[in-house]
This record gives sequence, C-alpha cells and structure tokens, in this order.
Amino acid sequence: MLTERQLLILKAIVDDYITNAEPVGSRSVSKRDEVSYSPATIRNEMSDLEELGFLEKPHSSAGRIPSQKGYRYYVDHLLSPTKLTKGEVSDIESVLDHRFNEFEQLIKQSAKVLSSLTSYTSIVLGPEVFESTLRQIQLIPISSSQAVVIIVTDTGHVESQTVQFPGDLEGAELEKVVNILNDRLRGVPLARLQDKLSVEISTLLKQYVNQYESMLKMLGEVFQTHQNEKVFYGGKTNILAQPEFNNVERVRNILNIFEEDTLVSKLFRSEGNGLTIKIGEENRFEPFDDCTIITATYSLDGNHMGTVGILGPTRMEYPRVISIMDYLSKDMTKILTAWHQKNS
Amino acid sequence: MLTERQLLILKAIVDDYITNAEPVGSRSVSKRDEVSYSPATIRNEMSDLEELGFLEKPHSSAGRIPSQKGYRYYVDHLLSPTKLTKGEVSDIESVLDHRFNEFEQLIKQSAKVLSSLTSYTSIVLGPEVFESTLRQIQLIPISSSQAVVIIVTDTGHVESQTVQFPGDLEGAELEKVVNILNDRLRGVPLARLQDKLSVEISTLLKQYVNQYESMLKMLGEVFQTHQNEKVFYGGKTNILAQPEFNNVERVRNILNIFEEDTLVSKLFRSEGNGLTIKIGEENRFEPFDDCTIITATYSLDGNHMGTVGILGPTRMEYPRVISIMDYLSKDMTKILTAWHQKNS
DNA sequence: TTTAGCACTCGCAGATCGAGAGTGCTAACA
DNA sequence: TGTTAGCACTCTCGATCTGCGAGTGCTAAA
Repeated sequence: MLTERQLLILKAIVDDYITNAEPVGSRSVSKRDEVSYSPATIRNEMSDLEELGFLEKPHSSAGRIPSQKGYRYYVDHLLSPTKLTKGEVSDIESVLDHRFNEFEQLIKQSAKVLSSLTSYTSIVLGPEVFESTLRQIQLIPISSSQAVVIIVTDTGHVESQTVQFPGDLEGAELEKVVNILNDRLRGVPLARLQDKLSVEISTLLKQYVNQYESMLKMLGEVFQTHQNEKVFYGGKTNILAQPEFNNVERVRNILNIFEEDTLVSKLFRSEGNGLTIKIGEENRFEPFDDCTIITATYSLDGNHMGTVGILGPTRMEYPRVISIMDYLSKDMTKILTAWHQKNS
Repeated sequence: MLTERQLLILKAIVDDYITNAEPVGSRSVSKRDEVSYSPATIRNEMSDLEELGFLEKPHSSAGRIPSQKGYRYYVDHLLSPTKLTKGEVSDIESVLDHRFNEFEQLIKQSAKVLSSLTSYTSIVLGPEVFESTLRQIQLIPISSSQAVVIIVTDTGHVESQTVQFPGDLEGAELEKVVNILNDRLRGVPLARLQDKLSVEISTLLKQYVNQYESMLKMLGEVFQTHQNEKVFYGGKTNILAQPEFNNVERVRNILNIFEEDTLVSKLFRSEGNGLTIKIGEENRFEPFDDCTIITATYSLDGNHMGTVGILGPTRMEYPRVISIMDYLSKDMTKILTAWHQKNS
C-alpha cells in the first residue's frame, strides 16, 4: 500500500509530466504548492515509487517519468476529473445541436469536436450494422441492367448499393419481390438476412418471379457485402504534434493503421459499456505501445450503438479528456434518442 | 542552347539523382556507360549547367542536384518513357478488369493500383457531378418524417440522401411528384436543377400536391447540397517513405491537406486533357514546393470526367510514373466506356 | 523522521578533428 | 583547342572529447 505522501508525489509527478512532457525531478515536485517536503525527502519517496514500479528513469540523472503502471494507478485512484469549461460545453452542444438528417452527420460532427477539443486524434465508430435489424428494403431499377438497393435499419441508418439486375423484370413482378422481402425480412437482424434468404425467401420467390435465380444471386451478394461499421476520424494528424511522435517511421506506422478501417474498428470497439481506458501495452497492439486509447459508448434506447474513441500518447491529459468524452457520449446518446423518436 | 554533351550530362545527373536521392558528383557521372568523358570534363560542363540554372549545389563540396528548371527541361526534352513491364500491365489490368457494380469501385481500385505501383501517393477525383446530367430521381419514404432521395446521373453515378419529409403525403401524390420530377428534370445538368425547380417545377407541384411548400423546400435542399466530386486516395502515407520527407512538421502540413477534400480536388483537378506535370513551385502552393504532381484525365464518350493524380517528391521517377499514368488513364476510359454502354 | 550537503552520474551541446567526397583551377597533353 | 591529370581547397559528416547542468543517492546532522 502506498502512503498518503507517496500518492501525493505520484500524482504530482504524473500531472507535471502530462503537461510538460519532460522528466520531472525532485526539486520541481518540491516546489509545487500542494507539496511541502524538501527535494531530498521527495527523492527518497521517488526512489521507493520507482522500486514499486510506478516510476521510471530515462537515465540515471534525469528526473522520473510515470511508468505504464504509474499511469494506470493514477487513472484508477488519483485522478480528479476536471469540470468542463463553459466554452467546452458550448462547443459540444452547439455542434451536436445542429439539425441533421442523417445519422452519420451526427457522428462526423462528434469526431470533429472531440479532436478539436482534445487535440488528439478521435475515432468514432458508427453503429454496428450487424446487430441492427432491417426496417425496410427497396429496389429501384435505374437502367436496363442495374438497380439500387436501399436498406433502412431500425436505427435509422440508410445504406444504398448499386447492383446488377435482371433487366427483363416487369414492374408488377418487381413490386411483388419488394413486398415479399419487406414482409419477411422486417425486424430481422442484418447478420441473419443471408439465412432467411436461402431458407424462406427462395421458395417464395420461385413461385412469383420468373428471373428468380438471378434475383436470388443478386440479393445474396447484397446481404453479404454489407459495409462494416463505418469509421470516422477527427484530427488524424493531431497526434503528429505530440513531441513523442517526432519520428517519421513511427508516425507512418500509426497513420497506416488509420487506412484500414476494419482494423481500426476492431481496435477501438469498446467492450463494456461506459468509459474504457487502455494504456500502452494494455492495447495489445505493438504500434500503440506508448499510446493510450480512451473509448466511451453511445447508445440508443439503452442498446449499445457505437463507440467514440481518442488516441493519444500515454502521457495524456486524462482528467480533461475523460470529462469531455463522458459528456460527449452522453450528449450523443441523448440527441440520438430524441432524433430517433422523432423519425420512427 | 545546350550542347549534345550537356544534354547527355544533364540527363545522366537527373537519372542518377532520381534513383539515389543523393547529390551526384562528376566521378559517378563519368563512370556511366553512356558517358565517355573524364570527371574533369564533366566538372566543367556541370559548372556551366549550374550557371545556366539547370543544376544546384547543396553545398560547395557536394555533387550537384537538378534544379526545378533542370527537372522541367528533363521532362520536356530528355525523358525517355519506359515501357511498362508485363507485371505492371497485368497489375493494372487485373485490378480494373475486376467486375464492378458501382462507378466508385473502379475509381477506388485505380487509386490503389496507382499508389502501389508507383509507391507515391495517388489521388483520384471522381466525376465532376455538376457537369453531369440527371437521369433519374427517386423518392422513398422510410418513416413518417423521413425519406431517401436517390439521384442517378447520366454517367451512372448514384447518390442517395436522407431528408426530412412531409409525413402526410399519400402514395398517389408521392408518385405524382416523382413523375413530375423525372419528366421535367431528365437530362438537366445537376448544376441547373435549382433553377428548374423554382421556375417550372414549383408551379406544377402547386397544382398536384397539398404539401407542396415543404416539398419544395426539401427538394431545394437536396439540389443544393450536392456532394462535391469525391476524392479517393491511395497510399496516403507512401510519401512519408521518401527521404525528403523525414521531417514531421512538413509531413503534417501535407497530410493535413489530404483532410480537406475540396482543397485537394482544386489542387489536383487537371485543366487540359491528357497528362499534366507540375514541378515544385509550378504548383503555386507552398507546401508542395518540393513536390511534383502529375495528373491525367479519364473520360467517357470523349467527355472529360475526372482526374487521376500522383503526388511525389520533385525527385520523381518521371519516366515510369508517366508511362503508368498514361496507361492507367486510358484503360480507365476504356473500361468506363464499356461499362457505361452496358448499363445505359 | 526530515533535511542539508556533497560527491557522483549521465546526457546534452559545443568544440575539435580527421576522413572522404567533390570541386575548381592550372598546366600539360593530343 | 578541347580534353584530362593533378592538386590544393572546401565542406560535410561522424567520432571523440569536454564542460555544464540537472538530478540522483548517500551520509550525517538537526
């Protein structure tokens, strides 16, 4: 167990390092208002804290920096959340209050505010489409051989896709198909559309439609090639401004990750509900060994919908970022709920 | 006028510098097969070429590097286009031959091949929507207060947009509206939809539709908020691998540009038809002062449609990149034309 | 238990230096 | 007269050294 004094010093060191990005020595800890011990005393304590694994020395005559364990302890026990300033609150609210037609606009906006407020990189994951269910499906021929399929989910997400399409299908038949699909598939989770298609729908189609084979094939493709949940970024290059990332090679590794949305959505998908903080190697992903990822979830009617995330250095402004994310994710939930009620 | 020998030497220097990224000295020029002069002779010529502005010295005892004027001369007069290797040709063809349903898939793929073949960053601009005309418009209610508007252009581009929608519009009326719109707007350039709407359509709607006011407002918004031409990237971080970009600050400047699609599409839109090469300051954009941008256009039925572009250092593998871009843009045009014929 | 004092460590920035690459000039050569 | 060998000179780069400053850890005194 750490003594009161050790806690005080650990907190002081983390706070200092977070703002200055430089190893902090005993003298500068001692000079802080909340600390009333001499440098020598601090040194002893620091030495102990190092032995316990909370601090590290870059080299023998530099100050100490928090270790991963140190950050973890800080986050779990020491950190005092900041109250958001009026400016921050109004930044968030004004951006989110903006009237929007599409779900995605809200998410894009959120990514933008989040990155501009924190000056880290923000990642916002759209709803996990596979968990949402189908509300409506439409089929619109746009040429003799092409059609647009539109799928609307219960969460209000709209997806359109152009497909090859049996040209000689006449209007009445087409309507029939659409009716069958809507009839049978409403409420079915997107992930299960495939199954339903091959089991129920195929026999039905056979009865009513001439071109049912190519139709089936087409539908099969549509249901298969669902987009993954979309990923939105804010301030992709913000992270380059952090002093710990002044190495082009490392930067490149990280930016490359951003190019693969599936990987990103795996890395940032939050498991639990609420706020999650992963520090350094806790991310279990080497390029992020000295990054911290904070995620929060937003939801609709109590159902987990998506994740907002922040990527920054382990030396992150935890108190502020946490407060912001907490506020933002709750606000998103609120607005989403209101929006959904209005549009269902 | 430059002498034969000066041309030979200039070409040798540019070629060498392009591949090695290091100032080239008289000795290494002299050692080349096509050059049969002693280093001393070369030195004299190099000195002259420098005086004429084709070469530069990083410092007095380094070799020479091509100046912007040197590259320009090289590109205009000296460069011998390489023949693409079988591998390159088949890379391009196999990627583009891939069956695709949506226009954008072709463009995305093109961006990808281009960047992977050149190892620079590729930028491909989609069709300039404002120049294309409307082929079909559809309106699908998806809830009591929302609808999806789908616009198909003559180039086969499909665009969907969710909008607020007068809920109490009944089926028959809706159909009427859609018919009017299609009737009156087919063949109209997207840029002119607004005008048409306020002039012709509004009076027509007034006759047939109860909710014509909110309907008009909604349509007005749809026609206004057209997406700009889309921008697709390939190998965004490729440029970081170039030795001239090992400075995080500069890299950040360039990557930031990529975050603003409108800016990018302005910078990369090609004016003329065919291949354009802009070297360094010719780009008239400071962050690109030591970059070269090569653009080529692809077209449909002879109409300029979009642009493929490459961003790399001024020290670019001109011969190879030019050949690749030429081939790719022509292939895109070919495939696009075939695709369009099939689907119109 | 806390603190002052002090020797010690180590990285960093600046200075110095030699090696290597390349130039420019001069003088000899074909 | 054009070409080339020779050579002194310039400049960068990396290695080595040095003093400084920041910071530590230990000891002994308060």
